[in-house]
Amino acid sequence: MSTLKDKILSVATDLFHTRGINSTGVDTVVAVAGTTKMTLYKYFGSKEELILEVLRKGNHDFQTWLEENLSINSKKPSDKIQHLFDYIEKWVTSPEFIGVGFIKASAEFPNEENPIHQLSSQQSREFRQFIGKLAKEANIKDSDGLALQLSLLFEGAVQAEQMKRGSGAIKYAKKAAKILIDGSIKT
Amino acid sequence: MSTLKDKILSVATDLFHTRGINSTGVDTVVAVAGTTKMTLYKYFGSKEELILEVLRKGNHDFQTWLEENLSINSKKPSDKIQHLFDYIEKWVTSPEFIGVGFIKASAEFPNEENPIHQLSSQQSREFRQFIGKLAKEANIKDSDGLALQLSLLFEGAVQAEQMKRGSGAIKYAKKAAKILIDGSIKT
DNA sequence: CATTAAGTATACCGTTCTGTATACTTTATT
DNA sequence: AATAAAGTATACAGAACGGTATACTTAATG
Repeated sequence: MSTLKDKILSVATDLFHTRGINSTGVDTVVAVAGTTKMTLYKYFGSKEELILEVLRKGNHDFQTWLEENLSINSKKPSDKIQHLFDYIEKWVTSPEFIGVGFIKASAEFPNEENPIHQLSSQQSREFRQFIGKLAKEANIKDSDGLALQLSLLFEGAVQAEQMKRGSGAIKYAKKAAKILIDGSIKT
Repeated sequence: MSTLKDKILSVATDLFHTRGINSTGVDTVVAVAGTTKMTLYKYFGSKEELILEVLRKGNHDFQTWLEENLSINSKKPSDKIQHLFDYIEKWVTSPEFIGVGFIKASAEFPNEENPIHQLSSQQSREFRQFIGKLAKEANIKDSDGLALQLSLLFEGAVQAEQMKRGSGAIKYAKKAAKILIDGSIKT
């Protein structure tokens, strides 16, 4: 089991978030990871492939963590969507939080034909659909509309947190989410 | 009146938004603007200075446009905050819309010590304060809290629109804003 | 012991990047 | 006509970039 590939992946994740993707060269990645470019290009054919892998892993890790927590601590379907922002807050305010990959990547690669942009866009869409599924299971009327609104609050709060750590934006996003959810539930 | 400086500024604004800031070289800027690097560096001492000017002008233009429209068409103070998202929608859905500078710039320059990041962060804060002023004049209790929530919807919607044009996110952001505003007004 | 795979070390290629130096042209002003 | 300002054209320096080639070392496996 190659732990070196994982090391490169985690170092790249950190550097991309703290310095920016385009501003981080592969030389820097291998230097911090304590390896060489030859090894990096053995595991990842190109820098673009490395970026895509970082996005895939980051998104998968978050989704897995979120769904596990929701399944464990929420019995009824309507509880899940009510507790959604509790876990989002927990995640955003944790010390390890460094941002959301697809939000930053889509800003650095605005061209809609770019594979990195396309993956970012897809991940954003999938997250919105996940919220939509929660809303539907909770018998909410316009579940897609509410999902979109909640995703806007989520992305806005993450954006605010990326701009200034400890902004407290997520706390107010949570309050807004509760108002929107409660307003959608009544018949 | 040097129209050439303005030309460089508007070309840079367009390219930075459509191709990304770090991905756009000064050679590309001067080529599209139909001038030379010597001229660019005469007006803007460095690429960083050019980026800062692009951010300043973009923010100033939007703020001016927004405040003018709000002043003209809204008599009562409480009308202004109610109509805020009408103008935001008008602006976001206009064909000339290419994104919000400070959102993209803060993603490309995540380091909080970076001057570009600092200006972005400041502009975001100022916009939130502007909404807060509108809310306060409309006699809303937790005006700062509402302002933060509305700014999250704004940034989230812009983010969504940047990721996929014509997403319709702003329509639902507007609905959510109305709910949050109306909920804050009572009492 | 021989082979194979994984990783290292290092040098290098071609390109692109920001920024500058130098010399020439145009235009308006006095 | 002389001068100064604004802009052009072009070449180049120096660094950083993504990516590759070659040769060496280490460790596990048969």
